[in-house]
Amino acid sequence: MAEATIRDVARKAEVSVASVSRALSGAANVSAETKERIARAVSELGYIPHAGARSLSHGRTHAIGVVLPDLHGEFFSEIVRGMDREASANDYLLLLSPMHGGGRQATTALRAMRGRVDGLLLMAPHIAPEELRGALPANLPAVLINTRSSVGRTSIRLDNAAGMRAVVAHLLAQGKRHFVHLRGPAGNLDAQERADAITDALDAAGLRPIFMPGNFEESGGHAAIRQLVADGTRFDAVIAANDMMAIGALTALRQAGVEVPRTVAVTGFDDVPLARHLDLTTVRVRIADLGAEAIVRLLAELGGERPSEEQLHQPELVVRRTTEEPS
Amino acid sequence: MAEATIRDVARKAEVSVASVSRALSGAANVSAETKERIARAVSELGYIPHAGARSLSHGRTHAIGVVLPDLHGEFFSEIVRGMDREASANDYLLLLSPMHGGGRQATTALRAMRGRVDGLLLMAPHIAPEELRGALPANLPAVLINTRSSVGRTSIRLDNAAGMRAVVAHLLAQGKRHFVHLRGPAGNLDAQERADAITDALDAAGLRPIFMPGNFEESGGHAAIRQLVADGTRFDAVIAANDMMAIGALTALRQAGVEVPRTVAVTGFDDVPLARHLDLTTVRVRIADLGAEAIVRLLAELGGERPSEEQLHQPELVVRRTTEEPS
DNA sequence: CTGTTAGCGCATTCAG
DNA sequence: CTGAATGCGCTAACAG
Repeated sequence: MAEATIRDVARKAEVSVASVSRALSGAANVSAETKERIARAVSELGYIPHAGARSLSHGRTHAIGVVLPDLHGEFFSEIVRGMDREASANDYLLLLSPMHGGGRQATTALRAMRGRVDGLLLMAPHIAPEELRGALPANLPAVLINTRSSVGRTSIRLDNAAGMRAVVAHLLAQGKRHFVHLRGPAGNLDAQERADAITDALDAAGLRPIFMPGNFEESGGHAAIRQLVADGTRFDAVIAANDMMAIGALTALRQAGVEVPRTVAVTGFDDVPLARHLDLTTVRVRIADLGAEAIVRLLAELGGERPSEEQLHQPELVVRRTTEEPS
Repeated sequence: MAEATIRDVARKAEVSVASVSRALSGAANVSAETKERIARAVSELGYIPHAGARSLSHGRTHAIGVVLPDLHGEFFSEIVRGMDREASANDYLLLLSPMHGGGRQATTALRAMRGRVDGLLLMAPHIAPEELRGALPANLPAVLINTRSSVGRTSIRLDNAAGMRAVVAHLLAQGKRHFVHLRGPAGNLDAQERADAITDALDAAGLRPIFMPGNFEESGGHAAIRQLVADGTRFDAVIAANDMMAIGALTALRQAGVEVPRTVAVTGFDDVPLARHLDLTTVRVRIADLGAEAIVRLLAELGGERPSEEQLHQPELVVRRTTEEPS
């Protein structure tokens, strides 16, 4: 048999559907006895309201669409966890639509959300602003995360510059003067901002770093450092664009017999669990909080607030043994 | 202005809504010219079909509900990734509803899915079968993952016993004879099965392990081993119920100056990325594949197949340095 | 307090 | 090939 509908309940309780709807919506004006009869009918029929129909009529879905690019494990689960924490605390469900490709995929993913969600969370560090503007449904509140341009929407970005400034200041305080920066992949916004911040901060101290290309992966960091060592290049600090490259660098330095941090200090970015285990100095990004913040902003807009300007999420320097001798 | 509806498109193209619907549904019978006019109207209005309304009418949502308990990062992202891979390949969206609590929360989470999804993926290693049966909408196809009882639904389970049997056999082959097992949380199905399998496998060898309570967390493994060492208990192998506890155990052993694996061997379960870095012998669970398998089963049921019996997902022993000296 | 009715946006008969 | 009408399940006026 098909699932019971509100009409079945009404019939069984011998009242109108309107009364059932009211009774179930909680507080309206329904006599105690009617309420009682309805409750009994509901439980006898095992009635469960049809959320889809309710949305169509009510105009609200109580769901939030989340469109994410392919993220490596750590980041993905953390940000979704933060979003969920905040969303379910407010009785919202999360509709996930990871996009596996570039522009066209994003458009498809966004279109599929029409009529299913009240608002959108979009993370797209690699999509051009024009494409974004075209793909975003005009009437749908949306919060952008780490996106190149806010195209008039609320957006939350990681403050990469602040993080790297803290790293540079810390290393300078340790007496380091010859810097190497292991870059993230070309075209990646975070990577670009991190590199720029390092350049600026060192420039202020009258220094210039050596730049090595990288890819956010362990192997890239390892290869870069091995090459520098083989070339006999002199340096006393390695600032990697993320933790995984820093870890690769540590391995390469250890294999070369270089003392860390005395001869060469090493820093990462992200604070993945591995970083703590390896005692890597890094910049901690509270990813889950970032996700939660995005939900909070979105809910505020759903509640009627105006989209706010760009917001920066502050990371935090975590000093460990790859830059500072234990005392 | 509100979003354009199918009626706006019909008006602009000077045809009926039925024709628009047909034209958009792809292949039906529509003249080329009509199709052309509709296409133009659609793009001029920026019309996007309303998925919610379509679902209500069509009776299919093209979405799959995913109800998961609170999972630690690694596991969560991996299983969702696998599910997404398979789901989006078949044009299904994932509606996430993590449940943060026990029975009542699960019921709520499941009820919220009514009318929003075509099928359900439910992972609930800690919920009693009776509660489950009551909470699951009768007409909704569902695949259960690591659940205590299949209550007549398709279910996929991890073959914990096979994994632990492989661990025990390996350790016995290394000459180990005095076993400690760091258990998972009480009431957790996986934890129970792992403990039972160890007991059985050792029993066959005429041995009995020491059981220590645990919680699947690093701190628990650390505390347990520290206590054993403090008590002067003798043992030469630690089988942790998961990787994180094994990692805690490793730390405790190192702090106590115990040689691994010569004096004490250590094994985990899961093969989280950290395990590889720490060279931990463990049982690899291909979590993403497990999630993908669940989707495949569910899609088959949505396609009309009968629910299949219980299916076991095989994990795989990965031997590393915490049980075997490098040669 | 309660029942009737009209949509929400779309797919789908059934006639033309 | 096309249009008018009906209903998916529910909520929200509007009358009683």
